[in-house]
Amino acid sequence: MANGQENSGDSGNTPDTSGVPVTVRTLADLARLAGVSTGTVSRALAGKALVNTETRERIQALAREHGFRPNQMASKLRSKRTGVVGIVIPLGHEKRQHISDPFFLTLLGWLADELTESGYDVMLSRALPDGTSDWLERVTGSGMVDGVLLIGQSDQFEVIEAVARHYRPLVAWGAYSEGQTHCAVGTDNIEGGRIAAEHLIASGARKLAFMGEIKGIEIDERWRGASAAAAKAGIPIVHIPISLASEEMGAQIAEAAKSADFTIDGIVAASDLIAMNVLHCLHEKGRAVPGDVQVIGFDDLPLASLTMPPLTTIRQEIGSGAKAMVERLRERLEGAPAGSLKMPPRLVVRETTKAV
Amino acid sequence: MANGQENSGDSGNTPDTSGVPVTVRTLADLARLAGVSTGTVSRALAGKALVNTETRERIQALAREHGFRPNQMASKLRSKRTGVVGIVIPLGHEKRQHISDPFFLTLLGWLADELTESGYDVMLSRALPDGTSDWLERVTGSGMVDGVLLIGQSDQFEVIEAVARHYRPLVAWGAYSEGQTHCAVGTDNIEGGRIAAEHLIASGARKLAFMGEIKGIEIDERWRGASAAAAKAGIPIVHIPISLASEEMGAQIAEAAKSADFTIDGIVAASDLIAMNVLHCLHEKGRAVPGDVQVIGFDDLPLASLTMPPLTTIRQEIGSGAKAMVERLRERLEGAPAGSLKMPPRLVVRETTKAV
DNA sequence: GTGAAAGCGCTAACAG
DNA sequence: CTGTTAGCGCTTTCAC
Repeated sequence: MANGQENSGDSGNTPDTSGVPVTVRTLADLARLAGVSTGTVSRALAGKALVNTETRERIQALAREHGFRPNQMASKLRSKRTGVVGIVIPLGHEKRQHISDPFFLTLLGWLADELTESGYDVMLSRALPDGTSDWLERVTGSGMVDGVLLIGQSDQFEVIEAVARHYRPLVAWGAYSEGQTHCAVGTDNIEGGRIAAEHLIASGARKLAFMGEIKGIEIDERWRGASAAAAKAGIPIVHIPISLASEEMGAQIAEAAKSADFTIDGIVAASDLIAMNVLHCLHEKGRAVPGDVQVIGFDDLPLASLTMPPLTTIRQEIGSGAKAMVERLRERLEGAPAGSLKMPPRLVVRETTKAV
Repeated sequence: MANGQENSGDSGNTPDTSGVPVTVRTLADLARLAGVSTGTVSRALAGKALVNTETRERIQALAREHGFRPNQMASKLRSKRTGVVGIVIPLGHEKRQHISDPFFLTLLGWLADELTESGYDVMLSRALPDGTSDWLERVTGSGMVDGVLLIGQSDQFEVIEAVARHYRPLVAWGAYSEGQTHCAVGTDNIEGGRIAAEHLIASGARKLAFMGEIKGIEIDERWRGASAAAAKAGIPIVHIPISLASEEMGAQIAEAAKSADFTIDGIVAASDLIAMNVLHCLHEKGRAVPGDVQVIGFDDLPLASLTMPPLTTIRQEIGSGAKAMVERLRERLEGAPAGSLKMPPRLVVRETTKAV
């Protein structure tokens, strides 16, 4: 083209250093350049077979040459398919409203990988539940995502249920109970709590403590499993609703032990993170692990094997959990009624508990 | 009305509680229901002042009642402002192409928080650099995001430079060197490496090792800082390009020590994660820390204070780093030429190094 | 095979 | 203050 600048509509502003001065920003621009219609360009770029091979290649070459990329917003709007999955982290009962839980972060990593692999983009939302279901519906109803993955249920079980009643492509990480509407993938936490307590008892613990905040369903289930096991064995167990501000943890342990009027010799931590803090406190107080006190965690994060001593814990399969969540979401996106999944927890014995 | 799905009864006056199932999915639906035009509805929902207060409230009530939310795709397309920031994690030189690095995950958490606070949505992309700049331009050129935040530069410095040349709203976490085009926020890694090695030397170490893969710029800088400090003190230092597969780490340490023909008594780990692995290996081999070998990490993740012994490390300010990145991105979105930021590292002495 | 035309659902002038 | 009128940039019939 001899004169260059004319460009009906909206050509941009940056003169291109590679020679050709037209900025190609739309299908129409490219169509004009190729001497075809926008329809053809659209088809060519989409790799549709109905386009003459030669034309298609010419157009694709032209697009590459000008670094042209179709506007996704327009494309998604028109085709009514976003190719985006929303991942939302409900920060419900969390005291400090900040994404920091290493388990959730790890799950997020796996989910993002899994979704990318499946060709989806990921839209991340941190949600501060506010008493309404708005935090969730803001994303399900935005038209921005094809489906939603929830990292945890926090204390928002009812809200999630309500939304799931009319919004199918929704899968949550977390607890599943009989009759629940929403699709959940998670570990059998009651069983996990039970196994943890039983292991402690089997290896000699006689006075247990469960450490962790039980406002979230999952942790509460772990507590129930652990206390049931303790009750069955006739062993006392006390619940310590620990805050993650680790400075206070030592005091909390001490006080709990005092108020319960006995010395704890076995601790079920609600997560590996809590367990690590416990280990740290115990060390500071000069209590030997597992000699004086045995400790068991929950999650089996990669870090669990690096603590000193290496942490005995209840393993959750994060990787396969993420895979299962994405699989179910995809089925639901295709209209299938994918159900929930409760995965078995697994005891991983390391060195914070005594050999039996 | 010829068609449509209006139900029997109620087409008029009382805002119904009777559960009329008219699905209101578009502005037009709502407009019809409210007896106004789509324009007015749009303005009312946007809270624009130019609408009669009474009308606005009526419309908003109606919207709430029907759970209506404007389609974001359409809105964003029309207004040419997405309100979305892309966060991309380049998985360049990483052996296992999976988002798992706890430092990056932590930074991601902070960034997501910061952006949410600023009213932005977050689009997360994992990118596997492929020799071209496609991995980055796919997101900068998608029309899906207003700007992009990069979590690390991996070994893609040149690619990022090239894109930054014509795409302004881009901020990366990582290294900054004189004359660099792209905006980077990060720690002074050379200085950090230097401080780490100096601290080890000051507290008595005489034979150093630096552990970590140096294909990424940041780690390479840490290595350069450490080795410069060692050279200046006349202390030998060997580089061990460690893989994170922790099983091999013990062997790697041993072999490096052997091939260097001396026994290492001071280790600069390229990250806290590596340091934790090192601590673990050392313990298995029965070497005392800091008695036989001193260790210093890098990052000061929350976990660093929980290791046994608690880890001496070089602190990076992740929280303020995230804040700085978002601030700069915002300035750039407004056309300001926000520059890079190199933050000072800080030595945090705990118990894996000897008291001086 | 390709062009023309009709919107996806919304916002933003521009009138009134 | 509110209705009308154009599109945002793309996909997708429907003809030719």
